[in-house]
Amino acid sequence: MDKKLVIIDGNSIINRAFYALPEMNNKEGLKTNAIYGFTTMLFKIIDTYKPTHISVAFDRKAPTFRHIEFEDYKAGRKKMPDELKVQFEPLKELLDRFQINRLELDGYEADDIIGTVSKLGEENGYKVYIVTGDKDAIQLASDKTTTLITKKGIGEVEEYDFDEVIKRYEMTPTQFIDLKGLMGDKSDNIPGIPGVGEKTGIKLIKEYSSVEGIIENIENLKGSIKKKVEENKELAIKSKMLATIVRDVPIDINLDDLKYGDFDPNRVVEYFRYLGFTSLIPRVIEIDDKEKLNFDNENYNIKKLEDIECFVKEASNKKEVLIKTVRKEGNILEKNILYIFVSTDGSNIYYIEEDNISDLKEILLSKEIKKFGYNLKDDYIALKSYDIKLENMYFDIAIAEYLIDSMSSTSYECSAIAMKYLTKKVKSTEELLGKGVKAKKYQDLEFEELSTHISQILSTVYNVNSIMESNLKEMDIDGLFYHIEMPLVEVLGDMEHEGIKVDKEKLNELGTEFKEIIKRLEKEIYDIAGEEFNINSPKQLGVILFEKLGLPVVKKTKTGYSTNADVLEKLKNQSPIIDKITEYRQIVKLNSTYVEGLLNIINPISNRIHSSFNQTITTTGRISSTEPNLQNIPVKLEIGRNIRKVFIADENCKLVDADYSQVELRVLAQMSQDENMIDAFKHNEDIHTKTASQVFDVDAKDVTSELRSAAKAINFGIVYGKSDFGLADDLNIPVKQAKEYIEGYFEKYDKIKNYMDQTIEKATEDGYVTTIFNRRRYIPEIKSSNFMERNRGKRFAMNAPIQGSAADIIKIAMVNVYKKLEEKNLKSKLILQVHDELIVEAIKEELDIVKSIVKDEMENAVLMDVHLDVDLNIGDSWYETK
DNA sequence: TGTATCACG
DNA sequence: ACGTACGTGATACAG
Repeated sequence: MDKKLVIIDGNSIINRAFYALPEMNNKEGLKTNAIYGFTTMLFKIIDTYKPTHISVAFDRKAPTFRHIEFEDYKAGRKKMPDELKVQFEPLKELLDRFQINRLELDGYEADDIIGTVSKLGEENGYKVYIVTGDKDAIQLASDKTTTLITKKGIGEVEEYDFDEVIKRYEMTPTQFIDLKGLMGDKSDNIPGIPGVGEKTGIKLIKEYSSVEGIIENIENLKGSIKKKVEENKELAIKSKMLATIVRDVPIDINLDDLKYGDFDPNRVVEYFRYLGFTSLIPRVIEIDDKEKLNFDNENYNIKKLEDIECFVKEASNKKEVLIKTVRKEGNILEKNILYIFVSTDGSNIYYIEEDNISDLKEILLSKEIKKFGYNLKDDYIALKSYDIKLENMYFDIAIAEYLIDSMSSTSYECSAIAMKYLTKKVKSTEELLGKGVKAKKYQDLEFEELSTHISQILSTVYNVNSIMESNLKEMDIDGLFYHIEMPLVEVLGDMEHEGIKVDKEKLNELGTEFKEIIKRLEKEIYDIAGEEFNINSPKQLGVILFEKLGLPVVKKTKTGYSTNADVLEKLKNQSPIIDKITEYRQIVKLNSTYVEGLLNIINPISNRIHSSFNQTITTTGRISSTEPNLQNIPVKLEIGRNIRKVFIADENCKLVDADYSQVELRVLAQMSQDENMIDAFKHNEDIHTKTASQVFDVDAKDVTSELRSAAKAINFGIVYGKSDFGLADDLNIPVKQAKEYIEGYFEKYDKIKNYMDQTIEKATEDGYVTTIFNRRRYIPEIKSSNFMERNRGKRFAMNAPIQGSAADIIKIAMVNVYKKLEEKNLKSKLILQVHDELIVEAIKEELDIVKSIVKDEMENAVLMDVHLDVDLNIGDSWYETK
């Protein structure tokens, strides 16, 4: 086999990669973008050139002979950013794990090592490739050596061998050195001959072939060029010397040591995991043994479930079953299951078709048999349409992964889980079904493909759950998982299935009303503007406001003028158009998002709205709601609040709305153990008034509403880690004064200050913060060398435990309310959660007991020094429950 | 598809 | 000196 040697300029490529790629972090906050870029580049080179030998050369910190010869060499270079500096050692570690040779030598640059190794390679019959971002290396090109220069970041390379250099530059590779001797190099601070640039340089070299040749023929030169050369010939010779890559560095190299390919992929994969490069894992396995990646079809077999009795017996004995339902696209209330796949061992996979679902009832309904799965809430809801309640949902790998590694914002797709834990390739939903408008549906797939995919999911569930369980225990979040998150699956499933009743006519009426207002405002705005335009387009609106009407530009966005509510607020006295636009925006929002949006999504079967509640989205532990989002229904402004009139209780029912009072501040008081704040809550004082009286040093009875709302802003600001600047902006006061307020606050609530400091310290040390139930949020930003990033990290650190603990608490309350309602055989249902608020649709006869259950379970969800306080409101519509 | 905007806790 | 409050989701526009 032909011997091929690739020599990489480590410094050059890592630099290119660093500037070409956006920021990346691993879980611990280590910057990884340059390492990632380098690695992908390395793979690309390996794929394209198939080298038998590889070496990576690095610069050393020590000054080189060039610095000694010429003190200004590379002077004025920008210092390497810390974000890049920290990536060198991990990269070297990675190369070592690849068993890729590394070379570096005091007193020489990577270039010189490359020159030396390439020469050695040529002499020993290798085809040599040099990989760098530095065009200087073109001087090393020859018929045996190809120089690959990165272009367009690091995505592509340009190939230069001897012929190519001649063709493109009409000079030999070595003449490149002479050219640089003449024209110098700004980036290395090589002077060259002042006044000689590329054009003159090339002309001279074409004629006299080298710097020395030019100097010898100095008499034949003319005019200013002659003068320049005469005056600077030493400089030219010195510059040429600086530009010449040394090819006989005193380094002991045995080319056999550069052999590539003999490495342990497991060690590389392990390090990829540490770096967070899960997507690169298949590349390594591919090099080693591609087969390993695929689920071996012989490892499982798929059969139609015939001997039900036998399977039921086995599941009952094991008390465990893996389950995954596959359903058609369609109304969530309809029966639309295509198949249910089940297994007890992860390898014998059985499926059952819709008609025979009831055969599985004994297993599904069993509270003894633990259900293991992936996105179990989907299975639960699918089965609900058949009036089958999936009992004992015990382990959902998506939820487990959400708790274990909430960093991987890349959702908790089974494909990612399989790759991370098992190094197995499972198709992602996108790979299976495609994306966009052309996406297939489950019912479109061949059974073969579908069943293979589902089997792989079940196999993954089977093989990862024990690893995950030990991770959960290690992190001390097994309690959170088994007692809060898993029981919540059923609660959310029920909420989704129940939905909330909507008064469609009322919604239409509101729509008509809004549309009339919009029409009127539109006309008035056009009148003032003097022309018609699209008010909804920030771009067009910007032109009208700031160019046509000449209003002052307050703020700019990436793309143009900012026209957001803050900006309009500042402009409102300057033109009557502003208030109209503000109002127009409001009504348009109400109409399109809430009226039209909700109308589109009312379920025709139930005439109710069935929002999805997602348990694995937020970084803090909150639940999120989609299609529609019922957690942002207007309430603050009266006009928007009207939307709540359409959310109504079913006949014979009332809505019971229970919300925690100041739950986040209570959590803060609890976590910080600040006596002052705990005391305020213990005595049921108005916390904002108390804060006002303390910070502004007035008697509680003298706290004006202005002072109270200032204190309220401070209280909330503290929870988010707000700065004096932000507070000043909010309260319209000087920054200095805001600063005094915050300082005053921390003086009065000194334990809170303590707590914040400690939390930040812990986050910096551990890389994460935790809630009272040990829910973890990783904060890589806190180690950033970028001031702004780091400060953001600090704010996350301060906020996440508070928001997250509040989320933990209401989740517990939900589970307990649900259990109580079930226990007492009540028909009233929990139907909504809005972060600190629960809504139960209560049967009128059950109203009193429901009220007491909700209040009780919410207030006693967690025992704290600071008691939790719940406000209850009853109404026929959500609007009335205020 | 990304950006701007705005609704909620 | 930096730039400035946490967490979400839906809609409309524009390239």
